[in-house]
Amino acid sequence: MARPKSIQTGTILEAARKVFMRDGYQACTARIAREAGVSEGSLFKHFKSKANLFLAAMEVEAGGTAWEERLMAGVGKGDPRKALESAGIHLLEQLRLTLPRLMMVNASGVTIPNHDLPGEIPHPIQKMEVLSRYFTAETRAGRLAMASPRIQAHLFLGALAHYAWCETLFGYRSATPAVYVKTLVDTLLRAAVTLKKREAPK
Amino acid sequence: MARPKSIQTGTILEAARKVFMRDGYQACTARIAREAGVSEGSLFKHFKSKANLFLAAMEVEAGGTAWEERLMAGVGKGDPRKALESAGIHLLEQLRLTLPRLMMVNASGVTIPNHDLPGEIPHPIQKMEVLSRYFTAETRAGRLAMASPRIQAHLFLGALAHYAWCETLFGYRSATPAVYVKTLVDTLLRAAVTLKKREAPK
Amino acid sequence: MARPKSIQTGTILEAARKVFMRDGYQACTARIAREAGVSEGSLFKHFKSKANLFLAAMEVEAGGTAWEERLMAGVGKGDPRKALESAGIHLLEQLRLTLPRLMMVNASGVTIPNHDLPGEIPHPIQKMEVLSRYFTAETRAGRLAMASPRIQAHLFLGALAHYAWCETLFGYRSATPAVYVKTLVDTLLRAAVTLKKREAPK
Amino acid sequence: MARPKSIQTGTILEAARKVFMRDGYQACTARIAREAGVSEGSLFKHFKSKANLFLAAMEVEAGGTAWEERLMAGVGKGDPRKALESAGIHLLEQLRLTLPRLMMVNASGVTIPNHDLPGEIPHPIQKMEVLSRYFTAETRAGRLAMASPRIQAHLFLGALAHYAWCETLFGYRSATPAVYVKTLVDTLLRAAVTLKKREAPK
DNA sequence: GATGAATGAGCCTTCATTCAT
DNA sequence: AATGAATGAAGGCTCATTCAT
Repeated sequence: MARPKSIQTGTILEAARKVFMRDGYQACTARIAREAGVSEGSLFKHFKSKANLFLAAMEVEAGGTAWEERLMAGVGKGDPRKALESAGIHLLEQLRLTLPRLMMVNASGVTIPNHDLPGEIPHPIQKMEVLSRYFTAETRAGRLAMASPRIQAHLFLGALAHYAWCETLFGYRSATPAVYVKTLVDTLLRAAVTLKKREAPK
Repeated sequence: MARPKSIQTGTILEAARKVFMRDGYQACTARIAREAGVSEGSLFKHFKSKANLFLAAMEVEAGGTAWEERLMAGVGKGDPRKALESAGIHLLEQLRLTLPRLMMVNASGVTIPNHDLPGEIPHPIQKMEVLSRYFTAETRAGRLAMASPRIQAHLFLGALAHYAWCETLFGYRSATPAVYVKTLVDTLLRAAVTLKKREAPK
Repeated sequence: MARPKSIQTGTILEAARKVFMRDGYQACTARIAREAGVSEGSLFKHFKSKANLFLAAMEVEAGGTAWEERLMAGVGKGDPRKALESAGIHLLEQLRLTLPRLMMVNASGVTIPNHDLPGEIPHPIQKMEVLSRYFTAETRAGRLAMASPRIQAHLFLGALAHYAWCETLFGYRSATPAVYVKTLVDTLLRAAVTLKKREAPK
Repeated sequence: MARPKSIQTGTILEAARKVFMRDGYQACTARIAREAGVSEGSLFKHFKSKANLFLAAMEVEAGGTAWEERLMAGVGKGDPRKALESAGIHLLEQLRLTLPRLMMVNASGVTIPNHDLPGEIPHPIQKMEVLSRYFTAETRAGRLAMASPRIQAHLFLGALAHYAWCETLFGYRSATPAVYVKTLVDTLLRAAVTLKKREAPK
């Protein structure tokens, strides 16, 4: 039996993340190795190439689909406002992690190997789909009135994403996350409810 | 009396933009020079360094403030829906140019020399301010009812930005720009109007 | 545990010396690397920059101070002629190494980092001081008669330095080193002795 | 008739000298042009190449042969001490100009085109020859007693050269030029005279 | 003749990657 | 498995030189 691995992949990834986030993709591997407390050789034993390491470091685990299930489970019952707010908070949290990395990858010029993500739909869009399904379902259930759920979903996620974006890029916040999400949900629902109210009398 | 200038700075910037957007900041200057049909030496005669060229290429002229004036001029008169849609279309157009470049700069690891942008407020946030002022003004004029105009502005711009973002990153569009903006404005106004209607009876 | 060092710093320095002496400071590092049988990258691993390498290559170890001690030890005893000839031969040998390098450094335009030689007195002048002290001591001992030992020291070293200089620059020798030194010492001593003889009768 | 030359070659040479002396051969032509108040193009109209300009700038006009003639004219008559001191002062003056430039050229790695100086004997050596002839002549005339005039000449010039050298390189002076030369001549003559005196009694 | 814009070869230096322990 | 010495390809940048007025 050879000697056991004494280097944690996680340690490397953490260091890589930190350095890449600070210096961009042109951060040099030597610095990452130093920051991780590991020899440069080991870096390349654990990850075939710098690009690989970069992608691995920028990868963000899906974060579970619990929120999706919770959201969809609430269709037809409970308070949509609460359901949406809960989902919004969760999404915002996740976007704060996801977006900067996505941005890094996109700006790095590194071409993502297709065989790793075979035709996979990018996360942000997947999320939009989920929201869209929710809106559609509630509309069908007669609890919301939305003319174009898909666009509304885009809009919803967009507002969240932009919040995260402004925060990481400029350190700007128009409100706390909670308030922001609340206002967002409120706006959407008001618009949806109105539609319903108006249509109802007819 | 000397040889006349035969290289347009614009030509270089265009090429640089193209290459940087494709390959990231690590695009090599040789390629940019070739793409611009210019010698590498000339690149550095026109821009002191690669970083300088990069920033110049990513810089996006404000694009005029006509839309701001038009928007604010409409306060109290005319149809807010039309005013917002017009502004929205314009902003979306601009964001499609601005955002990717902003992202590039941020992810490049190039530190922006402070003396160039002395405490300047980043464009996207400036725009949010304008929108916020508009919402506030219309609310004061009694034509809209918004509890927190600043957040609504954030939300409005966020939806637009995310549209541009999804388009450039994933080639995804939930709708045409016109329809998207229309829906966005509609949502906002419905929510705002509702508020007004409800309060009115009281 | 890691790959053992296989490059001797001395090997690089030797090659650098050879090339720099032939081509001047503008010798290219690639050639030095080739001449040393080493990759260009290794050059810069061992010496931070070309200037560093250059200075290190031109640096000439003091060569010991044995001659100084021997010279000063002979004050008052033994034959001054022999002592001076021995010192002269030694100095000439050393100057042949030192002067060309000193010249190179001075003409290279490379600014020597101060922290390396903090106010250090340049070698040739140090040597002049030693000689000066010797002449003074022997004069005090009544074995030589020199009106201005310091100038005589300058003169002595000057004659040696110029011999080395003419040899390296023009390949010119008015005599073999031994004969040259002998004549030089003879000239100095004759002048010194004369003085004594003349004064003695008084 | 074309327009008359309005650029003085002398102006360029002066500037070149200044810059080359400060920065070594790697001084860039642009700076020389600027310092000379001339366009870079003009530099190359006046001198085929940088190396040419460099050599021209480092070239030092012979400075006349008046001193030689004066020296040789004094053979057999007048005070040798005065003649040698006068020649020494003159030579020292000239060496102060010559040596640094010679050093520059030698360290530059620029190979002097042979067809420009076809087999020409370098100045310092020419001078040694003149001195050597003088010493020989005076010895023949019975006014000096030198066993090896050529070596003594080397020694004489060497002492002068080293003075100039120490001055330019280290800013070191053991005495004023006048005193230094005086001491040098004194030393040589004492040695020579002694010889004569001693031999005479025999 | 004088200018300075344009050029492109070449150089120093970095850095991802490999290799010998 | 881990190390860090060694590598060499590549890139940013300079600068001598040419060219079009």
